[in-house]
Amino acid sequence: MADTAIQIGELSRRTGCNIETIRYYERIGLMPAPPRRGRYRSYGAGDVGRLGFVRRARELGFTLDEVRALLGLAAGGEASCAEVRVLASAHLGDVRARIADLKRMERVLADSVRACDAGQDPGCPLIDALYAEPRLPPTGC
Amino acid sequence: MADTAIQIGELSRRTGCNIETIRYYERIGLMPAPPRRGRYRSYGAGDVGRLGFVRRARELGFTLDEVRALLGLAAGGEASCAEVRVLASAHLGDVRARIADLKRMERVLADSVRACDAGQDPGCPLIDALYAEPRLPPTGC
DNA sequence: GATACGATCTGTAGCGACTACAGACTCAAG
DNA sequence: CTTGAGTCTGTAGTCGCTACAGATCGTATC
Repeated sequence: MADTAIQIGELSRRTGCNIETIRYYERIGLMPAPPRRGRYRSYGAGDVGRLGFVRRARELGFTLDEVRALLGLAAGGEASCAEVRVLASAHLGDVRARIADLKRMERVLADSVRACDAGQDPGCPLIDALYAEPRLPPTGC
Repeated sequence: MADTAIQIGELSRRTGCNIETIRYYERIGLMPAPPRRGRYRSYGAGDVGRLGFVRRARELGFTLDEVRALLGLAAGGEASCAEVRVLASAHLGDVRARIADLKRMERVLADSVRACDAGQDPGCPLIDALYAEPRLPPTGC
């Protein structure tokens, strides 16, 4: 309601989003090009909301394309909740897959570090593990 | 041993590493520039081993700089096992931090999708969550 | 010999999501 | 009038590849 026109620095402070990133979002069309006061970009409350939305979606790991889609659906009202659900649960699948990947890495790394600490191997356990063939045993033709 | 000279395609097949990626590793100095038979790169058993090492290290999430360091240490014998341990446990810390990040995302996403399925909200729970301020309550000056 | 095919060659540009400059300008305070 | 902070545009860098275009090579077949 009030004339809450702010500059890019203030928008950055309020959203925690880097100034360069804000301009980048404008360049790629994720944020609208705001009106100018002189040469300076002039933002309003709506921009603070939108950018906050983007930032929080990014924190949940959505790609910028997904964020773009979410922004579109957010404008669409209740009807789009089902579509949001589809997007979110697909992304949830991605996140879970990445967690599974990382846990596999974690296990191998933790094992190697533990073997290192035990210090019974002749060589370095991690280096040896990295040099070992994953499938073929060392013997055989 | 035998004259196991192979071309880049065969190296790619044996290591599961893309041809373009092999050339990229050469360009950035991660793999040595091999001798040529005519104009074609000619690799030996050592290259298969080294590239396999790189690939497995990458699968454990090490950055290329870390892989470079590991390769250096691998050549250094037993003395460097302690340094390998330092590298590996630092990286393990990174991996665990990333897992923690992703788990936080997972929780929020799963909650939102569940709230979506419950379908009691007037709006879309995920969209609402993304628009909500994380710290400030909606009331107050 | 011609010719077709597959593999390889070099060099460059693209991806995603920023980040980091350089060098110019605007605006308010001292 | 000068200084300093803020902002502007435009471009290039990051990481780890990946994807071309267009040339060349070696071998097999007709």
